[in-house]
Amino acid sequence: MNEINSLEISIQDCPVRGVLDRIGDQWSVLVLLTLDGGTRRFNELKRGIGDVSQHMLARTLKRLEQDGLVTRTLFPVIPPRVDYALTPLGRSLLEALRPLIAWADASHAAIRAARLVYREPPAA
Amino acid sequence: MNEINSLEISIQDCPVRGVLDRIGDQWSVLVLLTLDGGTRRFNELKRGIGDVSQHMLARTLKRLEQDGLVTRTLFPVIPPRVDYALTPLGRSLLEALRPLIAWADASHAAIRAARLVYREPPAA
DNA sequence: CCGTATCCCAGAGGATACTG
DNA sequence: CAGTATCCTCTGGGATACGG
Repeated sequence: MNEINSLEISIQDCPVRGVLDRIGDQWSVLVLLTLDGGTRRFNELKRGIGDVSQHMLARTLKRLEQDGLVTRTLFPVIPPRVDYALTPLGRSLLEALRPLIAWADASHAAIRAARLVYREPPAA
Repeated sequence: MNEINSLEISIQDCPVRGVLDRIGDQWSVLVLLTLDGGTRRFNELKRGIGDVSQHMLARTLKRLEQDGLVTRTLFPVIPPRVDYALTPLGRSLLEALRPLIAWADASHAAIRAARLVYREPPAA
């Protein structure tokens, strides 16, 4: 593969793409952040995140579980109770995410400003 | 807003969502990584990334430019020549991304393993 | 060479209804 | 309470063709 940049990883097949596929969606990171506060039940997550549909929350949680980032604990009681929590792997991802979160917090104003400055070609 | 976790930022309106919207797509991070090697022309980026369509590369670059993360320099010559480079803001984002990249590099095997272990309910 | 326009498909994501 | 099923829309993304 060609040496197009100074990184050690190959850009063609690098695992970054797979990981971005996971955290790139709208909800995974929010779920991880919420679970950082400790174990949460399904509806606690839903209320905590606020504007996620149960549809997407369920799908997101299932994928995170499949990827070994969160655990799902089902209590066979009625009404059912399900607890979600971070695995060590999930926690480590969250830690790797923190600089990005900090950057977002610090730079969203700059991005907003850049968009305002940007002049689009005047649409007809 | 409710205190659902230990982070300082509010999860409801936090800038993380906007930033993930940008870097969550399939190409932005790859472009930033490639530009880490220095100024690149359009087709250099295309060849460097490999399997991106010009359609998406053009769209991705435009968004990155709008957001103030890369600069676009057009040389009014024939054939046209356009140089792309990271802005300081873009470079800072890339730096904030490195822990995540490192995590991806270190953990993709663990994720793959987790998927194999995961037992789906036997489909009918 | 550097794009844009168009057409097409797959998947994200919401709304609603239903079930154990 | 904790989901699944269904239907819908919108956007990411590829392929191809065309324009400056």
